[in-house]
Amino acid sequence: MEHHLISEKTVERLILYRRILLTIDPEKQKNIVSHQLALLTGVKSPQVRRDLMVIGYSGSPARGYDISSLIESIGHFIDAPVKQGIALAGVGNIGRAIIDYFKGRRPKLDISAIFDIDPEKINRVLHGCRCYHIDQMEAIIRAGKIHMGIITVPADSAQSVAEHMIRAGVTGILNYAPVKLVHPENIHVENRDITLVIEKVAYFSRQVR
Amino acid sequence: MEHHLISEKTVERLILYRRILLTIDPEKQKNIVSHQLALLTGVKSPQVRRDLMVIGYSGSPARGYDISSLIESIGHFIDAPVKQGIALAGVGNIGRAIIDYFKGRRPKLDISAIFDIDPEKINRVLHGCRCYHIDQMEAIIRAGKIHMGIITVPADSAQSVAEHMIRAGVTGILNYAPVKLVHPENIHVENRDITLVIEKVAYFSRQVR
DNA sequence: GTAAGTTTGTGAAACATTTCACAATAGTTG
DNA sequence: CAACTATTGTGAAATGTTTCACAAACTTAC
Repeated sequence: MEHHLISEKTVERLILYRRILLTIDPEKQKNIVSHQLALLTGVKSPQVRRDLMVIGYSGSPARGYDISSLIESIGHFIDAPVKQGIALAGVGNIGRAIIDYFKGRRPKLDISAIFDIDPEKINRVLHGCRCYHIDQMEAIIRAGKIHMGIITVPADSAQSVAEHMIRAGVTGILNYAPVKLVHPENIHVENRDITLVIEKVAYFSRQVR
Repeated sequence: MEHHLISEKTVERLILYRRILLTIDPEKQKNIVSHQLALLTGVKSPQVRRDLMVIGYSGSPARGYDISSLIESIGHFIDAPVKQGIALAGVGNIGRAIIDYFKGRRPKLDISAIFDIDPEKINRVLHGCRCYHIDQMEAIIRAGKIHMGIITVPADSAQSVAEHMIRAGVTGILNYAPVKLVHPENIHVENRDITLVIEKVAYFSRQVR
């Protein structure tokens, strides 16, 4: 399998498709047609068919897609072959919320190391994760062969944390700090600035009326 | 001003431009050229110029844009004319994190009412917001002329909460619950599923190497 | 006051993504 | 087993977004 030119949007939708498919009771329904999956996920049906085409999954005319094998095919494409560790830096409100929320949701992904600078937190187990001082981060990420990091530290330390992560081998960063991280272009950075998205929705809530 | 056809991406970038501009010390620097703003925000300079063109802001050749008037112009475009209230439903980890994080960040936006079903929380002031029972939500949203809602309740109640919000007059929803909300198409819904974005970044962290 | 050096604003090109529309195909019915 | 129905897979069209490239315009320096 030599995929590479798959767009971010397609990846997002594939993840969404799987999430919806997993909520369907396999006793009750074995197959699904593109139109129904489209309805459940809020996309158009040709889009669904195209996305599945991209991962080389084929359905059957007049019967649609086999749910369980489709889930498996998406997993083949999206999931790590072995369990993948994630490092999280910044055990404040947002960090804690993410740790708590994510714990156990995806079998192949695990927030396996968390970091902070608060002596109160260090060496304690918080929400099921042992918290280390951020000075140890590079070593621990390297030792754990971790390739993804989540940044939930304050804005002024985000860049430095990102640089440490990247130096230690991280290639994908999910950034909640309200700063534009500068980084090599082969590093995937996803920004989830909360203030920004609130402003955006506030704007559009006034446009529609 | 009769803008309407302005894309989501452009709105996001305008908000980003403003945030970056606000971090510049007005004593030190009065003007900025598209190239520099582009560098600070991680977009290309023609994109910056196009975005500013969309809101009808003009710079000066050879000197670029006047920072303070640009901030003001973006504000004209993006901000509510008067302070806009926001309702938040679901005072769990994520809800609390958002309330705490957002408090006081934007002068024209305020999380003015929060809702839950836990008797422990109701009628108490949490993070500076009075918490009400979700049964009162519709009345309070209506009375407060609130048009934006944030949903941080568990997946199984998200749809029902959304419907109540919409019935009460909400036209923009920021949804953190891992479900596709069904809604009239004139309602702006922004999904911020945490599990989904973690899976996405994990995927791309493995593609780049 | 004019020539040189930047930068803006924007039409047009390039690129990306979505949607259409329909041939091919599998299932179902009488 | 043939006719009918419904669905997939996918070229091609449509739409949306970004980038190029350059004329027009302002500033500065001499």
